[in-house]
Amino acid sequence: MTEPPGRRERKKAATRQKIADAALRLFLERGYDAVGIRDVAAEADVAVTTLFSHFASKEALVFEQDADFEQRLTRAVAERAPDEPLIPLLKREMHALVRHCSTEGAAPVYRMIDGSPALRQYEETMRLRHAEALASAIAADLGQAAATTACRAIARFVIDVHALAREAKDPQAAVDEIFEMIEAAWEAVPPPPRG
Amino acid sequence: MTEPPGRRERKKAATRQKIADAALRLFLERGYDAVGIRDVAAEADVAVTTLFSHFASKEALVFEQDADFEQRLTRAVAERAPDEPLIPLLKREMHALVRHCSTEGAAPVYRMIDGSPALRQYEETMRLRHAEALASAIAADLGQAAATTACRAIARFVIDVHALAREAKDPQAAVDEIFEMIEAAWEAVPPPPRG
DNA sequence: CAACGTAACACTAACCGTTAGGGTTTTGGA
DNA sequence: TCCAAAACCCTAACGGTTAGTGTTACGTTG
Repeated sequence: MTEPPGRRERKKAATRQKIADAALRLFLERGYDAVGIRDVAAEADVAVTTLFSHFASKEALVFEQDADFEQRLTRAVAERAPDEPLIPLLKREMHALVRHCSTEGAAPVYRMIDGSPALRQYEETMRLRHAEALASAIAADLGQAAATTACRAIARFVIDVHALAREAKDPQAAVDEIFEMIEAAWEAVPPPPRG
Repeated sequence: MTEPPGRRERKKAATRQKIADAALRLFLERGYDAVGIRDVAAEADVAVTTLFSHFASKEALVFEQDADFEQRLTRAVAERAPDEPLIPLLKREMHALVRHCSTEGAAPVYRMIDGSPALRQYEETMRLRHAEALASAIAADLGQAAATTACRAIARFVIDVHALAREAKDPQAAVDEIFEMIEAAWEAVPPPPRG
């Protein structure tokens, strides 16, 4: 008793996890393209419609946790201390993100993603959404009502770092290198960026 | 002149054009989602399999001409005069590209694209390919064997301009603004960018 | 110029992701 | 206790895409 989440929500979360686990297992075992939605549903012992009530698409099964990891960026901006400069903060978060991708058991997953055009496409679309969210967060941080072109540009550049760094020989060094460029770009914004 | 290709190739090109025309007509008439591949094939009076031998996907029908317009960027870099600075050249090409999208009868098409998630996603993926090609062209232009991280970053930033400018109130001004940032980023690249 | 190889196209039938429609069980609360 | 909603199941279909198998028209070569 006294469980903040009720039994219903726990069961729902369990079902979702069961599906995600089954999917990842099958994908890594036989390859993403060789596994059908019906296979995943059968392995998780749920109906296909149930699967799609938890995940919006086949690709979403792969990016289960990754999604909220990139939300860290926008949250970090929203909650930043007033004396913390914006760009170094973003750089620090991006370092953490890239490190998370390189280490852990994440390697096979990213090899799978790189091997499937559908997954690459989905990943990029997801990043676009994150870039928009980040642009709004930056704009709000600067006291702007809506994201200006400069904000949106910087947000895109920052999000691009993830993809660029992942494909570099030394990802961490790549993050530093690209942020040198971003810092310069940010300081070149015509209207004063630090109002 | 310009008729070295035999009858067979002309017929093939005609078929391709017939399909593209039929598709665009139906899409603008009834909306992209409301028109099926089978409708397009019927309207063009070809088999569905024939349609897919000319176009890789339903989305590709929409971006028929747009694809090679962005190729202009890489070609401009490859053929640039030795005294022409790189970034202003890219800026000029980007201006032309954005102008082309704003004017002409392109407005309804872009409204259609903005209205369909599938088309937006396809467009972004197409841009990624262009960014890779542009990165290679820039690297070659600098005498590098393969595209470095800085080259790939600049290429992405440049390609991003298209999407950012299209959604700005004043697209041409947005191009100028973002290129201010890109110029600064380019000059901040650690190893000397201009040999 | 006659015959052959092949490129372009057609037809059918299916695969696969995704959704609609309609029903059953489980859960939380009145 | 009983109800409304949530979560789930099943079936059937839709729409993009592809495989398999022919058929026709072109270009080439003996």
